[in-house]
Amino acid sequence: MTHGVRLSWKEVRDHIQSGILDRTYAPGDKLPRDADIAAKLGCARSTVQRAMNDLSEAGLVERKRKGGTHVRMDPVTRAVVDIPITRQEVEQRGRIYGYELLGKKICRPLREITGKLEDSEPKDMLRVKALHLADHRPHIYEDRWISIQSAPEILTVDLTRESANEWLVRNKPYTRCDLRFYAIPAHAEVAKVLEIEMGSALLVIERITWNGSKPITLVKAYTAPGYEILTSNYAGGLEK
Amino acid sequence: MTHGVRLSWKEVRDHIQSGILDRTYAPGDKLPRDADIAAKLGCARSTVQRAMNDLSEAGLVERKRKGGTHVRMDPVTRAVVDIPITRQEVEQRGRIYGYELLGKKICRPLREITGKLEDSEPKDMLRVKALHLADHRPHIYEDRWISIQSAPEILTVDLTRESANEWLVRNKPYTRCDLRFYAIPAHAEVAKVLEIEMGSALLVIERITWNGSKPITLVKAYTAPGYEILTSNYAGGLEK
DNA sequence: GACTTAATTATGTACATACATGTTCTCTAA
DNA sequence: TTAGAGAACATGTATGTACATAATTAAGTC
Repeated sequence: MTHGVRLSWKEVRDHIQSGILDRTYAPGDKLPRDADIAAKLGCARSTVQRAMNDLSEAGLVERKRKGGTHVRMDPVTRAVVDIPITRQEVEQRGRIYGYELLGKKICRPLREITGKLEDSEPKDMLRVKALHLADHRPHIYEDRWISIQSAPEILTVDLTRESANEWLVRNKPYTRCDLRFYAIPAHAEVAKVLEIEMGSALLVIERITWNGSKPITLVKAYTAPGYEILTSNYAGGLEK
Repeated sequence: MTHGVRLSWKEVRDHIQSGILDRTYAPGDKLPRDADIAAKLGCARSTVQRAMNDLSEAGLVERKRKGGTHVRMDPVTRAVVDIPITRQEVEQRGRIYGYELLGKKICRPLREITGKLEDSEPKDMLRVKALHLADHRPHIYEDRWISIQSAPEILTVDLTRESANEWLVRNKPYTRCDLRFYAIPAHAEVAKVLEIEMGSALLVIERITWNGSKPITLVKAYTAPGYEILTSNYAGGLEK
C-alpha cells in the first residue's frame, strides 16, 4: 500500500481477507487469535484488531469474546446506498434540475401513514406534493407528509422556491432514517404527473426520518421509469 | 452507556452528534480540533478520533488533514442494505423455502451482459434459470450468468439440489459486489414463471460479483410483487 | 449428577506517545 | 505581483500497556 516498513491495518486486512478468499480459512473456520496474527505478521495487536473490525463490519467474519474470530458461514451481501438530495443527484449527472410545488395542505394523515409512524394519536400533518425535474422532464414525484410538531417552521417556508426535501435536510437533522424500496404500477395521479402510462412499473423510495422516537417526515418518492439505485461496495475494498 | 468513569468513544460520538442535532454546530461549521474536544471532555485524542471516524463514515461530518472537521453541508442519507441468501431470507420470516431449477445451459452471453462485465472477449458462460419459492409460491425468479473461467467447478454441481446462489456464496467468495435496483414491467417469461400478469411492476435486484477484476456471476433477481428491500440504519445509532 | 462459582481466555476499550501524511498558510525570492 | 519553497498544523496511523467484558471451561459444592 504505502511503504512496507510498517504494516498498515489495511494491509493486514487484505492479508486476512485473501486468506479467506483462497480458502486457507473456509467458512466456519476459526481464525488465529489477534495476538498470534500480530506476532506472525510482526505488528501490534491493535493493528490486527482494526483490520478485524473492518472485516467484521463488512460481514465477512464474526467475532466473539473468548470465542475468537470465525469466518461467517452465510456471508451476507452488504452494501451501502447513498441517497443524495435530488438536486445534487440530477446535477451530478450533468442535467438541469428543476422543481415544482404541486400541492400543499394541512390534513389528517391516512391510517396507512400513521401506522408507519407508530403514531397512536394522529395529529394534523403537512402534506406536500412536488415534482423534481431533470432536463425539464419529470424525474421524481414526491408525496410527503411532514410532522408539524417536529418541524413547525416548515409552515413558514416558501415551498414554491425551496423543496421541502432540501429545507428539511438542512434544517432538521435526523437521528434515524428508514428506507424501503419497492415497485408498483403507476396509478392515475402519478402517471399524469410523471407523464407516463398508467400501470408503468415504478421504483418507489419510501423514507421515514426520525428525531429520536418522533417522526419528522415520511416521503414516497415515485421515480420515473428507468431510474436505478446503485450501491457503493462495502465488503473489503471500501477504501481506495 | 456503561459507567461514566471513563468516557467511551460512543459517548463522545453521541455528544458530538447531539451538538450537530441541536445546531450548536450547523451545516458547514467547523468543529474544534480533536485534541481540544478531548481536553474539554477529558479523554484521549484517540477516543475522539474514533468517534469522529464513525460520524465521518456515517456521512455526518467531513474530515481533512489540516483542514479540520466540518459538518457536512449536504448530508447524504446513507444506509446499509443486507441481501441475505434467499433461503435465509425466506426462512427468517417463518415461511417454507423451496427451490426449482428451471433451465441450465452453456451459451454465449448476450451483448447486454458482456457490456456489464466489461468483458472484451466474451467467452461461453453458464446460464442458470431458477425459481425460489416461499410457502410453495413463487418468490424470486433468478436469471443468472456464471463465468466458467472464474468458477469451472460449477459445471459439476448438481444444481437441481443446491441453488447456484448458495453454492457460489459458499464456494466462491468475492472481493467486490455491485448492486442495482430498478423496476420493470414483467415480460412474458417472467410473468409466466412468477404466475402473475404480464406488465406487472417488478422490483429487480441485479448483482454482479467479482474476484479482483474478474467477474464471477451476474444475476437478475426478479422479485414477486410486494417484495421490499429494507435498510438497516447507518447514520448515528448503528450500535445498540 | 446438576448446579453454582471461580479461573481462564480472546476480544473490546481507553490512553499516551511517536511519527506520517497531506493541507494550508507564510515567507521569501524572482 | 507572483511563484515556489518550506514551516505549521490537524488528522491519520502504529505501538505498547493496562484494564474491562463476555464467554467458555474448570473446579468445587450440595
